[in-house]
This record gives sequence, C-alpha cells and structure tokens, in this order.
Amino acid sequence: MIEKLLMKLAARDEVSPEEEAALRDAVGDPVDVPSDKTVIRAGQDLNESTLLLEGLMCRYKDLRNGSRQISELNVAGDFVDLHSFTLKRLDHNIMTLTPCRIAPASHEKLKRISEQFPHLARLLWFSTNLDAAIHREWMLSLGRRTAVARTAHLFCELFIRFELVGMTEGGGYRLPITQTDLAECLGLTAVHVNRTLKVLREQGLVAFRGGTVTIHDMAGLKRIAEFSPAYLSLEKRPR
Amino acid sequence: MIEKLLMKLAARDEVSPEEEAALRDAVGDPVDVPSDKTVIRAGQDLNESTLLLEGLMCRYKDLRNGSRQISELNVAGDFVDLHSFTLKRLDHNIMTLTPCRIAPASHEKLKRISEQFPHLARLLWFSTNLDAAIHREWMLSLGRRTAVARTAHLFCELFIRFELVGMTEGGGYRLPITQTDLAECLGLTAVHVNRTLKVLREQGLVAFRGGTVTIHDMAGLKRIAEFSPAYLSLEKRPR
DNA sequence: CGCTACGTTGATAGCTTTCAATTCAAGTGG
DNA sequence: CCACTTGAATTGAAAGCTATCAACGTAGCG
Repeated sequence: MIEKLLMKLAARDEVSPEEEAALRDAVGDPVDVPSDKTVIRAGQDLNESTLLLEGLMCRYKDLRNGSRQISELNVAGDFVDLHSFTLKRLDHNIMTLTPCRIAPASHEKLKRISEQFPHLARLLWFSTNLDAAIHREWMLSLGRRTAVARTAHLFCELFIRFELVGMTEGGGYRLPITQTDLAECLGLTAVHVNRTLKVLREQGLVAFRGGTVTIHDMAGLKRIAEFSPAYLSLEKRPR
Repeated sequence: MIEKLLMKLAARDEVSPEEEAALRDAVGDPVDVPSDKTVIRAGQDLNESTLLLEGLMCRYKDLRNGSRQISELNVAGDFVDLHSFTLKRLDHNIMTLTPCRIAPASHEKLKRISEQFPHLARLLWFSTNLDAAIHREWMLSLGRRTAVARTAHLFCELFIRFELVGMTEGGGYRLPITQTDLAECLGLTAVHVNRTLKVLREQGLVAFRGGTVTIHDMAGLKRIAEFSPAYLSLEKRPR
C-alpha cells in the first residue's frame, strides 16, 4: 500500500526494514474519495497526515475575486500534508482532482517515529523540504518564465515525478485534469493555457489531449523550459 | 547570539533550557560578510547550515536570459539554509542583500539534535515547513495578485516577521534593499515596482523610501493585499 | 566636479486577460 | 439511433497590465 512512497524514499536514501515497518504501522486504512472534493481546509485543526495512494490531488489557495492558485500537484505516493505534522493547521486547502484513494497517518505515530527512528524522521523531513524545493521552482516559473516555458517545465517535472513511482508509459503519462486546472497551476487563464498548449503541440514538443501528456521531443522540451532536475534531489545518499 | 532565533521558536512552542543549550552548542563562531555576496551556490555540497544573525539575505534562482527570481527574503534570526540539512545540495543560491553576520551549524550537530532532542528537531522541521508556507503565499502573489496587491502583501509579511524578532519601529521597519531587489521578489521589473510604490504611497498606505518601510494605514494595506497572517503559524502550541 | 548607483518618468510594444462564440466529446433519454 | 444536455476545448477580437526602451533626476563619493 505504501509501495509508491517507499519507491520515492528509496530513490533518495536507504530505508531499513525496521523503518519500513514503522512507516507501514503508521499508515491507517485506505479511504476512497470522489473527484473535485476538498479534503482538507485551511485553518482546520489536524491530528493526522494524509498519504495519497492513487489519483491526483492538489494544494490551493484562492483570492476574494475567485481566482485560484494551485501551489502543488500531488501524485500517488505523495504525503499530501505531511507538513501538517508540525504546522498543525494548514495555510491552504487540499482537494482531489481525480477520484482518489488516501490513507491517514496519525500525528501520534509520526511523533513516535521522530522519537524512535530519527533517520526515518529525517527522511520525512526531507520529503517536506523537497516540496519546498518544488515550490521554489514554481515561483521561478510564475515570476519569470513565459507561458510556454512555464507549461513545458511543469510537464518535465511531472514526467520525473511519475517516473519515480513507475507511472510513465513510454514518453508520456496520464494526467486526467482539465486545462482550467493547469491554468491554476501555471498562474494563467484557461484560455491562454489552451493557446500555449497549441504552441507546444505545433512545435512538436509535447501534446496534452484527453488527459494524457505525450512528450514528442524531451530534449527540446527541457531546452525551452530550461529544465534541470537538480531541484528534485534525485541522488541517493545518507540524509 | 541565537536570541532572535529563540524568539521566533518561542513564539510557536515551548523551548526547554536543555533544548536551548543544545541549539547554542550547535551554532559556531559568527562571520561577517559584505553586501551582495553569494554565500552559497546551487549544487554545492554542504555539511553545515547557516544562521543569519544580522542583516538581510535572500534565496534566488535565475534564468539564462539573466532574469532572477528571489524565492525568500531572510531576516535576522532565520536559518537561511536549514533545509540543506536533509537536502545536502541546494536548488538555489543564497546571497547577502546587506552586510551580514552569519554563523554556521554543522549538520553533524543537527543530526545529534535529531537523535537526542526529537522535540527540538520537530521545531526545526517546523521552521522549514514555515518557509514552505511562505513560499506558497508568494506563489499566490506571483500567480494571482496584481502588482499593487503583491507589493502590499510583501510589506505586510515583512512587518510581522520583523516584529517577531523585535525589529519594527513604530509603524515601520528598515529594509535597506533596492527597488531592483524588490522587483526580483515580486516577479516584476524595477520600473514597474517604482510605479507600484508610487501608487501605494499616493494612496496613503505605505511608503518605501531610503531603505525604510513606513506603513501609514495598516488596515488598508492588509485589505488591498488580502493579507491574513495565518500562514505564518503565529500560534504557540505543542508541535 | 564628474562618476556611479539608484530612483523616476514617458512613450510604446507585447504578452496575457477578458468577453463572447463556436466546436467537440461524451452521456442521457426518447 | 438520434435529438438534447453539459463540461471542456478552441478560436477571435479587444482591452489591460506589465515590460521595454530611453531619458532624466538625485544623492553619495573620491
């Protein structure tokens, strides 16, 4: 059940059998949630974190005028709100973008991990630091990249993140979200995302249709996105 | 020396005398660094984290065309790269924006803290999660707020962060950086920041001149920024 | 008294948004 | 099997916010 989470952790550091057991023990029974449902609301008091087993979720905030910014896309294996373990209340909402299966991990058990398995705790800490690194890259996109580069960059990032949990198929992957969802990730309007996708498609770089991303020219895509995977900490080393 | 760091932590949770001692023990001798110096470069292998004692620093990334995005401003008392403890290599550069005094904290000692003082470790973990929360708020600014709201929001955020370490004076604070620096935080050009500052000034909300921010109408400033301090986790509670 | 960094202002260009329509795909019911 | 419905994707035209390019003002300094 926590296999995808383990794949991601194991790509970054050794995980001992005892640590794996502790992690398994911390995760409770899975629950199914329909699409487009806000699972966690900003400000709510939390005593457990949520592990995403299947599906796509996102973190978002919105403004009074209704405009919304998604701050992270979460794929299977992601601990969508591990940061609530220390924050206790989140500053953003979390919703499903597709039907999802999730499982809780009580803060009580996570606390025990932090006391009895310091190395595992550091790995979990690492995971939240990785989220922050992704946030910084998105800031660079939002603040400085053009719409085309920004969109290309997101497709590159997701390729690697899906690859880490064995969810790419050939040069692409399933991403069953709407152009409006994409727009809310990219700080653009849905209309402009549509035009931007058209450019990427016509340049033979990548196609996003019917909820799947097909990368036709990875090198070219990375080039215009100025994509470098370093921020994803893909090295396996003691942490 | 670590007083400002302690002020910030103590605002969020109890810090025991033993924990305080462990923290003091982890921090090495201070060093002075001139302004505009990149102290840490992306990709470099790190075995210590840096505590900012005095001055202003920032994290930034840039694109091939030379445009730069600052992803966080760090004030005195901030651990500017605590996340390098688990990341080991940073995805961004860190530079001084003013003359600074910094002090190192070896990863070795931090590791010991994670093993012997799990609660203190959680507080440090909390600090990095707080950085991520700030990142998310900046993403909302970069992606969805107008130039005026974005600038106003930054001034609100900094007011609270300076207040936490006792560095506000009346309705304002020192912020000895250039409009170009601000532009790199806000995802704007320096020229547009200049015009935006003019609007804020003429509306009687806030003035930024000679490196100091003077807030004339905090309520109005918060209103146009849609500023709510919740993301700064200002509650004192067990973590 | 020039030099230089920073701040200010004006005019113009350009990317993205807005507003509106139209097309497409998929599901529902007659 | 085919209208009807609905959400999503496309496309066009116009408006708007921000960037660009350039010039000029200001203040600190050797």
